Amino acid sequence: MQSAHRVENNWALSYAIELANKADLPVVVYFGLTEEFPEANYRHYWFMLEGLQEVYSELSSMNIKFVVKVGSPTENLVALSKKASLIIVDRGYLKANKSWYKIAAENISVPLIQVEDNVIVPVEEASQKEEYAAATLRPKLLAKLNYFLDLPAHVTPIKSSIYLEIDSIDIKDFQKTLSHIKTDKTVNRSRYFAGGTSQAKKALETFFQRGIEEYEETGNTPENNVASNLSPYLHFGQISPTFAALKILRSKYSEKHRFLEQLIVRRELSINFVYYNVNYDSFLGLPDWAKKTLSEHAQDTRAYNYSLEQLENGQTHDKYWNAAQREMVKTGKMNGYMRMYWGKKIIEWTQSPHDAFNWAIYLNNKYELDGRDPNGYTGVAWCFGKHDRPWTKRAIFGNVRFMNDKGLERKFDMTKYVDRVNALT
DNA sequence: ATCGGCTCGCGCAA
DNA sequence: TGCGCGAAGCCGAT
Repeated sequence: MQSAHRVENNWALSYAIELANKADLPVVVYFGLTEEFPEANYRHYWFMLEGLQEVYSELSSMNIKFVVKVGSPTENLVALSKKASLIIVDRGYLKANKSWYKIAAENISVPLIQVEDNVIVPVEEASQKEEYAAATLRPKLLAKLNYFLDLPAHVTPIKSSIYLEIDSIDIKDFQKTLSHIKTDKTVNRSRYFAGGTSQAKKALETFFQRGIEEYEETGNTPENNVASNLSPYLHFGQISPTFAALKILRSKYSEKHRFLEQLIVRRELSINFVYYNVNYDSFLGLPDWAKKTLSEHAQDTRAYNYSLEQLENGQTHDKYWNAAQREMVKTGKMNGYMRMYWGKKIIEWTQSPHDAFNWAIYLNNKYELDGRDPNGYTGVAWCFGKHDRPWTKRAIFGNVRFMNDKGLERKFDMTKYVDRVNALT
């Protein structure tokens, strides 16, 4: 259980239990708590461990042993596999995830099955290539949606594994666990979002009861803040995207397109991007027209040239940008619309578009609870032209879409947004 | 307040 | 080969 940290609606786990029951063998769930995950810090670990603690409780109640080891996820898995008759793994799409599963597959001698359950339509089923835009992926996803919108039946193991003697760290005491992990502790945990499947479901319920009608009407505006807040949970696999999609599809609400577009089309487009484009985390992954036009304007004079430190501290002349940065640093989650504006301004205020790209990724990955996620890489890349079309040529941006504060003021009550962010503690 | 133009590439139709 | 169209826009003309 490396990428889908949940017990319910987990195809890999259900399949493992089903096969174990047929073979009259016990099931053990393993998670490798790695220090190697790029850019993971205290904030991310805390949120993740809150989720894993719930996993532990749920598994215990099903008499399933949950083995957590600090160290290389693959080395420990390979060692464990020597006592197993079959290994079932889940799936992730970033370079680090891909390499775990690849190394595992190469070193495990018992049969190994990978089950994809953090997407609705499996990435290669949806498309065999990197898609140019949402418009090209959307019909492909929609064509297979009906088939894949399905959840596993609830199954329980016949044989208990709870008393098997396998070393594991004590996941309940995760403060102690965290003290053993080499990680950046300067990024504190979020006071606004707590991890775990129960919290994810609570967020979804709150959204349905208090926000979705407004969300469907106006979108998640900076001042109203009516997001589902599912992205941190989806990032760690603490909630199944299929579960969330079915929940809304079967709900009483008549308007549901905007949310489904986000949850399914945009999210799985981002997975398509990181899966098929090895340069998803750099300027080089952008479309040719965008790289060309940004490079042509790399010498253009910038009215402001902020250092990474000034950006990180929210010390620019732009109160809306500073507010967005502060919202991210304080809560671990920036408003969705502001993420676009935020990225666009980093391009505008940074001499080199390569630096701008890297800095945006660095800040996103450091502070967002859903950082280091396909959505984060794709969101930043979008600001640089990915999955978008060219627009009127202008300084610095060339043909890449431009956004300014006038646009924010035209559309939103920005004073309200700034006030809300300033009230965050 | 509203509208057209900007500009590239995909994918369908012919 | 032609043509319509595309996540969130901007700007100048009317």
